[in-house]
Amino acid sequence: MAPKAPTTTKSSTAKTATPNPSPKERSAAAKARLLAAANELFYAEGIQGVGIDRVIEHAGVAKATLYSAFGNKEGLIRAYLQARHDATSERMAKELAERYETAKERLVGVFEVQGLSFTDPSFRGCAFIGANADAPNIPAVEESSHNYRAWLHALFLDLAVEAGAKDPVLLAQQLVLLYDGSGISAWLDKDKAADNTARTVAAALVDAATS
Amino acid sequence: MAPKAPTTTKSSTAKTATPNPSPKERSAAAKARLLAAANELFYAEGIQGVGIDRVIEHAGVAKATLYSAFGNKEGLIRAYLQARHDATSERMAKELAERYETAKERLVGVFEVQGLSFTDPSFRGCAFIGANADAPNIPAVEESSHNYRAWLHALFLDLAVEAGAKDPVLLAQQLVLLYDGSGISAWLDKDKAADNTARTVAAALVDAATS
DNA sequence: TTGATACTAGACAGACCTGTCTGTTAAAGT
DNA sequence: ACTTTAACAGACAGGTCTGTCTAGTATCAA
Repeated sequence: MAPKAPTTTKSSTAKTATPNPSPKERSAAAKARLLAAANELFYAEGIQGVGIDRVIEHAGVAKATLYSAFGNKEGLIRAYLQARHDATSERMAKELAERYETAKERLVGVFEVQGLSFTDPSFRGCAFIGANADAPNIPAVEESSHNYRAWLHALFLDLAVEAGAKDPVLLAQQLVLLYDGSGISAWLDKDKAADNTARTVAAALVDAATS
Repeated sequence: MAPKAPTTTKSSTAKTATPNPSPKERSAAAKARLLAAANELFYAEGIQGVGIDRVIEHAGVAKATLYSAFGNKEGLIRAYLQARHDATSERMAKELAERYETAKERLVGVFEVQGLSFTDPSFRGCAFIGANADAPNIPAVEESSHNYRAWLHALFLDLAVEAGAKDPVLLAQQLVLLYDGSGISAWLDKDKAADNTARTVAAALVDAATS
């Protein structure tokens, strides 16, 4: 342990690169390691089932660093869920933009992008469903889930409007049902092809709504 | 407290009624109260978040009685999930038999029966999804969930075969997606009309598969 | 009357959890 | 050279959890 960093006494004042980390950079790195550890452990074993000690050990960080960076466990939970939300929405936007042209294609393509995560061996269902089940009544969980659900509905609703659906609200609700159901089957039934099932139904619904 | 049962010294040896509870009857009553308390608390607040002390206090029962009846907490969890499974499957069978005649009607009717629970103020989503999220890696949870999922799939598959669907396996998978999605939306989005959305889509899928 | 059974209340051990605090080390800025 | 910042390791307090154990009580059967 204690890798004894090479003592480069030369004060490297370069601002962009990090030959020698400044205090602010060290702090940011510790925060990122904590967030990565929380993501792995909370997602795999649940929020209540993972203690602070497990997180800091996995991150290789002192306990005081966690409390300095996030305040308390709820702060870490909030940051974990926020990072999940950001990663999911950014990946979805990126993949939809790269893969499809029209709103109609994207409405169906959402399920293909969703299915990309099903083959990940660490896949364990939607993190927000899990957080609501194992840590209800925690404000950070309720608020983050509310934001996530709003994003998911808006994703489908915006595309449904853009695609010219006759009843975009109804179409979006139907597709949300399929999206959640697909995630549940991929998780609990270990059905890695659940996205195909959902996509087929979604295509029929989109066609019927924009005929 | 201690309601001081009327001391009917007469040894009532009647076997069907219970004028004075025998030890076996007292034991069964305590077990039933424990199971009811576990059902309320585990379902409302999660399995990990509810301690043994809360359960015995809510049931009005001593701690030793719980450990004598269920062995340990996992035994209580197993009994709780088994009771949930039994209640759900029995209610579904009963309501489907009372309300509908043909397999086609019942395939769609499942969603109407599911929706009956959405208006219950204590509704908090599927108990097995919740248990898997907040207490993974517990054998009692894994086994009970496996049984429940098998029941759900068989429910739709048997009806799909009976209705003469062209691809009953596919139809059953599609309807399972809708069923799970409907429960998630009713829970997380507090959309008490999610069963209507699901039922409309289900009707279209059943029609298409049996045309 | 006596013995067996099954509940009651509650203390207890041992583990774990969150959050605070002390003291130390290493680097940046001045 | 000196101060400031922020990480480190780890002890600690106060609480909660599961599961065991001791004792006392009430009922039934013989």
